[in-house]
Amino acid sequence: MTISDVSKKYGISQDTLRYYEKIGVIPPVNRNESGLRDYTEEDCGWVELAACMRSAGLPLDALTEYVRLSREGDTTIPERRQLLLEQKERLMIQLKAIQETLERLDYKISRYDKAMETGRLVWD
Amino acid sequence: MTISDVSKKYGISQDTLRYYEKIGVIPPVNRNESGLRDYTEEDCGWVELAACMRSAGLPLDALTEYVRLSREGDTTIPERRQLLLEQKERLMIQLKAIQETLERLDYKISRYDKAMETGRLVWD
DNA sequence: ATAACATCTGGAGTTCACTCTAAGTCAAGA
DNA sequence: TCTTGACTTAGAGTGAACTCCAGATGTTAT
Repeated sequence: MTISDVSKKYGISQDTLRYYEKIGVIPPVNRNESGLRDYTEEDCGWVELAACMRSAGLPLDALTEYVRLSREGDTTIPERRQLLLEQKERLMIQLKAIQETLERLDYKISRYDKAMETGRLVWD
Repeated sequence: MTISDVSKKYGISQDTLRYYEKIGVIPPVNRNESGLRDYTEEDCGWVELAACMRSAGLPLDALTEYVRLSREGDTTIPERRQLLLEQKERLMIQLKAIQETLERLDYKISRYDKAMETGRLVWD
């Protein structure tokens, strides 16, 4: 797969794909005879993982570290597990913040719905 | 309340409080005779709102716009309602991304738990 | 009165995550 | 063969959200 294909498939710009590879968010991508990137299934798997994790807001350095450890072999399994646990913790906190804010937005919106009828908003 | 008190109460640095006021994320704060900020209950309410919305990841310009509209009076009620609806949409999308990523992390962690026993990880 | 500390402003600096640019290489079609 | 278009690199630029700094002013304790 060319970089253009992968870019379209995962909705990540070509610049960003090259950037992710450069800083190690994904491992080095397979190249064809003339040095152009030719993404294997495995390369795509890493891109897909990065896309998923980034969509949830995981920082690039956590992903870079995970890839670095993965490439070091089975001895880093405990470290990788720990890294995933820490990121899970962070996401659970973020999830809670979003849920609370959504409840608050719903409440405010319901008051705005009422205000749309009366033309005035009480104790904002 | 002094800026130091508000900073501690909401876990926002003094620099950030001044920055939020400068760019309009919160309305101008009450001052004492010598020009120092003296946050009223209402000022604190705006700080608390900003803290909540920022914790969920709302962008500063959305908050600034909301404050600007609020200060313009009841004629902006429909616009403010629309702004809140848009931000709610964004948060629901983000919520979904986080939930999906959490499920994926749980799955990966469970495989790492198994790998901790055997010392090796199968199809990562 | 003086020292020590808090707050003020304007503006510069930092971090993160891209995003763009320039200059070069390569492959395919007219 | 020439041109067009996709790809390459290194490195500069951008936008968001802070964060820090310098120099001035204000407040509190001894």
